[in-house]
Amino acid sequence: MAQQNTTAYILLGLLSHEPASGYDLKKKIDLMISQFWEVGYGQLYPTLRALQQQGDITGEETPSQKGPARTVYTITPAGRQKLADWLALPGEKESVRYEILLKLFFGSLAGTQQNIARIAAFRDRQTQGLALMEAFKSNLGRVLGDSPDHLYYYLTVLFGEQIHKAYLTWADEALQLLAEHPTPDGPAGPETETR
Amino acid sequence: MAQQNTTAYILLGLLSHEPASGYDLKKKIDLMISQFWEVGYGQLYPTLRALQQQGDITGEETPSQKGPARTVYTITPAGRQKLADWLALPGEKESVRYEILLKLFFGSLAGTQQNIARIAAFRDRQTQGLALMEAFKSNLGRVLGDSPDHLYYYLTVLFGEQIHKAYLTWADEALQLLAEHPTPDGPAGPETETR
DNA sequence: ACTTTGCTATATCAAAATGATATAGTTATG
DNA sequence: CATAACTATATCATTTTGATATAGCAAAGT
Repeated sequence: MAQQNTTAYILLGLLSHEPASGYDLKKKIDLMISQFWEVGYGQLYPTLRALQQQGDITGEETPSQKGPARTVYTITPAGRQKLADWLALPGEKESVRYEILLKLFFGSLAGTQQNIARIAAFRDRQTQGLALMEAFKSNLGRVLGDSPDHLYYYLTVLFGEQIHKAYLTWADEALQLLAEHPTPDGPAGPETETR
Repeated sequence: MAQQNTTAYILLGLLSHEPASGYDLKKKIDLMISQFWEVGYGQLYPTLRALQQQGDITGEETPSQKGPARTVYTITPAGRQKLADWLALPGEKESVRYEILLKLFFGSLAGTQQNIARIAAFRDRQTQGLALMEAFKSNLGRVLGDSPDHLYYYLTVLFGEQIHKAYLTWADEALQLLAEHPTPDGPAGPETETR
């Protein structure tokens, strides 16, 4: 009945490197992890509190240097053990949610032009995403030898690179197919399509 | 403050083709849609009730032919309008959650062998996934001309095909990298604290 | 000098999604 | 004739999402 709370392990993992505040953790997640697992404040702060109650992390309030008080969290040996246990478990799950495919699935209700525009917009979005991945890759590639961590970060970036390439390959393929197979069309309105 | 309830549009979309029971809808979703958007019973039945209350669908209880009573839902004109409005909206969101990348991100805590095993297992899983996609593709390819719908179903299958190919490309790339760059390692032993 | 914007930092909350489990009748399978 | 599998619906705690509220402080604009 109980669930995973994967967020907890992300926080433990990041805190295993160095102590950090909730705000710090959120920034790190947004920068490096959000590509394959997003965490919002609404999940982050409650999870920090739960981890503290369970004795996996300790929090120390430090007087603010800039802005309001910050609580810096440190992982405990118990927290490290919990993290190691999770890492040792096999059987990861991947789950995806693509709203665009949902709309395309019901695409015959919309009309070819709308679907083409949708896919073109997707392609543009993912082109930017790929550029970001390539930038990460090039930056990380230069420091691969510095730390064992970098190799593993690199692997996740390579994943993002392949996925984004697949997005673009698909988008081109899909656009071509729609161009070749124009459906009768006529979404809803009395629009007389100039064809 | 209110959110999307994308599930509602999936149900409206499926019901726009033909009336169906909750159980029917779940089966259809599992077969064709779950590849890019999963829906559980815990989401499905409450959403059906909400849609009925809002007048977007009507439910008719029919005496059971096999098993317990089934309620067959039919979409209303209001429901069709709501579906059309949603389809006309631009700006879809894609979100992914890859637990394996999370574990790899903290991979230096685990040790090379464990990570290699993880990726190999992932590759095996996705090899099966790709085979499924190819089967769908070949089946759908034969009936592409039958209905405009099939073309759009086909597009979603092509997406799955590209994604799964990307998974395999990445897995091979990652396994090679880990073989080339063996990290010092020390999977389970009492961590040699260097601090 | 004052206002607005922007950043640090934490927090809350309704709505949505997850995942597991419960129930119960019906139809195949061994 | 038991039991396994399928049809059908339902519940619920936990987790996740996404938006918004709050304040203090610093820098930029007017």
